Amino acid sequence: MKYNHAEVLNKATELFWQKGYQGTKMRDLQEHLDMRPGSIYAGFGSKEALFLQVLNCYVEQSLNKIDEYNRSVTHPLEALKYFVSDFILVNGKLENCRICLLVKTVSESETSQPTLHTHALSGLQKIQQKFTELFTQAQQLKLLSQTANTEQLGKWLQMQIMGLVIYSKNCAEQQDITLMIEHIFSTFRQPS
Amino acid sequence: MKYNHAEVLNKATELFWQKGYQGTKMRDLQEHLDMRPGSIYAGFGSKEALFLQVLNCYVEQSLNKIDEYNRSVTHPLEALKYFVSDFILVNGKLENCRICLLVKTVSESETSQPTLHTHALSGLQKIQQKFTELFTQAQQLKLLSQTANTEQLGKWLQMQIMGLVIYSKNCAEQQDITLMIEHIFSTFRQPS
DNA sequence: ACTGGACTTGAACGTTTGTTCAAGCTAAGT
DNA sequence: ACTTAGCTTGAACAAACGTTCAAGTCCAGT
Repeated sequence: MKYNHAEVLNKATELFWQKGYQGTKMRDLQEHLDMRPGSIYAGFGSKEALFLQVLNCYVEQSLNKIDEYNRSVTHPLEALKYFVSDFILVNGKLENCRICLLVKTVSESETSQPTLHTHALSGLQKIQQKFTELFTQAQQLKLLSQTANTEQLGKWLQMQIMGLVIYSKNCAEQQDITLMIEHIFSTFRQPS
Repeated sequence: MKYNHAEVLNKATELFWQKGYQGTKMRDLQEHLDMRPGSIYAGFGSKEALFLQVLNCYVEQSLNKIDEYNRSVTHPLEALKYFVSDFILVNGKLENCRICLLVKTVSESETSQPTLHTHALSGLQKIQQKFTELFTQAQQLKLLSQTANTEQLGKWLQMQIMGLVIYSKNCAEQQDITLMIEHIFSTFRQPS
């Protein structure tokens, strides 16, 4: 039976997300995907190629999620807040939070794996652009000062998420995180 | 000739900082430290034990650096700002910036290496406590509102640094980073 | 029923990995 | 000069790594 490409990619994402690129061994993947090495190599080419597909998929899903939030709530700032909250507090709980796959990859591949590094960075850029997009929408809806620099805000939010995601691993108190998210978005709402 | 323990530790720190724990191979260390495998194992026991010493050393040096800043400038908030600036913009430049070794380790060892993870987390805790300490000093010097929660501020600054450090790798513009640091510390100065 | 192409299998390959160890070196104590 | 303890050496080890491949299985097209 032919394997389900999308499903396999999602399972691979899980594993890479948990263990990182170097931490995920081919034999872990074989077990977790229930595929034999030959199948994996026939379908994806190499460990690196598989991981790049996983990264692309991850970015696309993140972008889609933001769009979905934007359609289902009343305004873009709220959409961003819900996205961040759900990103950090999976199902409202802190325990399951995993460091963002892109952040993890940027950190891990800094010097040793230029291809992965470049790919992860370009993924982060795309997400940042999406943030900027929503901030611009918010500005057009007069939810932000007309002089606010939406690109700067996109960068700022990106940076905040990176901080939150890492800090969540260092922090036992779920309330601290909730407070931080609240604080970050409270500064957006008051147009400066 | 007997090796210089401190010097070797600093060289090892450099390499782990660049490549991460898993990314640093014993043969890389042998070359970079100019030591043969037997010597390394006689002096440090194992790769993991060496890395733990590196982590401890890194934390201690960071704490000392904060204290030094605190002695050489006029007040604690300024000390923290200088510490953060120098931490991100090494010698005033963005290029040399490396992701904080503790952050990198927390990210990398999340699931696969519990010992490293625990150690890195406790290091981050110590640094956060130091932040809180300086904020409390600032409060006593009436630089902060008397109702401000200094522990919360310590956590907040820790989170901000984590964000900055990762974001720096995603960002070509040095000015963006300078602006972000300025913004972070401007919120401290106005006692709320 | 037959063929061709795509996917699967699992043993095996060559490398790289962290680590060990017998042997050699050096310097301080007697 | 001899001993001893600690450091150094570099070849070697076993395990784990990413990857390959000949052989087998499956199914759509003819």
